[in-house]
Amino acid sequence: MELSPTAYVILGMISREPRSGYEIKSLVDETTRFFWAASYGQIYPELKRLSEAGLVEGVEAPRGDRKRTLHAITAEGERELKDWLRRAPQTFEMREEGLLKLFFSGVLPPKDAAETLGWMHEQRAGTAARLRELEPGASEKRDGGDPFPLMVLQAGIEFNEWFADWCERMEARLRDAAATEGSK
Amino acid sequence: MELSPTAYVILGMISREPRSGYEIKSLVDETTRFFWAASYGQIYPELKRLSEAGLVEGVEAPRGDRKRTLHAITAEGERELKDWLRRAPQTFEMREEGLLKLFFSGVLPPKDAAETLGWMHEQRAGTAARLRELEPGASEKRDGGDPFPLMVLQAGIEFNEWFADWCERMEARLRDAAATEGSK
DNA sequence: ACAGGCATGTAAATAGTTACATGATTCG
DNA sequence: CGAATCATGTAACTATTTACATGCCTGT
Repeated sequence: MELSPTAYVILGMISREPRSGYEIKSLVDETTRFFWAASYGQIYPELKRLSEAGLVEGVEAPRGDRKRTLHAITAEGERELKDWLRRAPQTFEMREEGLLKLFFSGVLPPKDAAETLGWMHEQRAGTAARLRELEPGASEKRDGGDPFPLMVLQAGIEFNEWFADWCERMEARLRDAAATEGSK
Repeated sequence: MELSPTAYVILGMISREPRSGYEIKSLVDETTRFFWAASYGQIYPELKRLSEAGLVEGVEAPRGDRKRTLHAITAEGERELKDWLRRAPQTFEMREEGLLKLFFSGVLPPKDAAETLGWMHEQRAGTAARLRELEPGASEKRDGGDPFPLMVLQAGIEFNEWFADWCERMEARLRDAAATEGSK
């Protein structure tokens, strides 16, 4: 069966323990957000569909008077998840407004391109720093258990550090070019 | 003014010379595709909107009997493009199904995760190779002219090479873990 | 008492892909 | 002559974001 990508995110997130929609959203924001996001507007309707398809089962688990539904994966849901995991990945997309601006920067003075690179650098260095703070938590959980969330987190850190570094190198290149130009 | 992201891709693509919708699409596919894509379903309607807004002007330029409209940027369109270029980039998104699968790979035997990494590696190495083939063309155009398309292409190459390398290192890590496990 | 987090959901808008329809021109 | 490429567009669908509405619970 071919489900929507968000469906698999949900199945994955509840594969170890049942969770509420709210919890799924928080987890996504803490973990897969940087390479696969999901909003409430996707999660709740998708949970309903998965429930109707029998891949997920709702369990009422109120906290006090507040209603709360934990969503558990069914045997069939687990089969779907595993089937998907074993198929080759299809989607590799990136939308990077910074690179797009840089691409067209020839229509402006080089100084403006340098500023774009500065913004990109700041953004990527900041993201890398924030992800690095999550590393100790992910390392703990890994021990004896699942090594993959940590592995993926490290990919995120490395990627953002590589990108920040690339921006710095390109800024330097623009500075050098400007200096050469100036000394002619 | 706040235009759709695709609008800026179009304005950028026609900023140096007028182009047909078909040409814009081909250019996008050859250049910005890996960090900002666009389909006909976006390009033609957007051209109409930009035309109505006075940022783009259509010029009839038939080839033989075949109708053809070249779209030229207007003075106002150029102002919009430059304004946008000078604002800080907002959008940084990635959708990487491979990393998503890897993230959930704890529910399967490690061998399956290694296979996912293998696919990811193949895909990224292939993309890097294809981009590297475009480098000579981009280098030529740069001389005396616009250095930014080449710069961005090199970012694409470096990124895909970094990613391919990361996949290899993680595959090795899984192999080592399996060996340690086996020798206990 | 109030802020912040927990919890569920929907409506509207925007974005984007895919598939289709149509037809001319060019190159081998 | 047939295939590939040039060229324009639309319809239907899928995906996704944003904003809103509602209200309980916990800690200060």
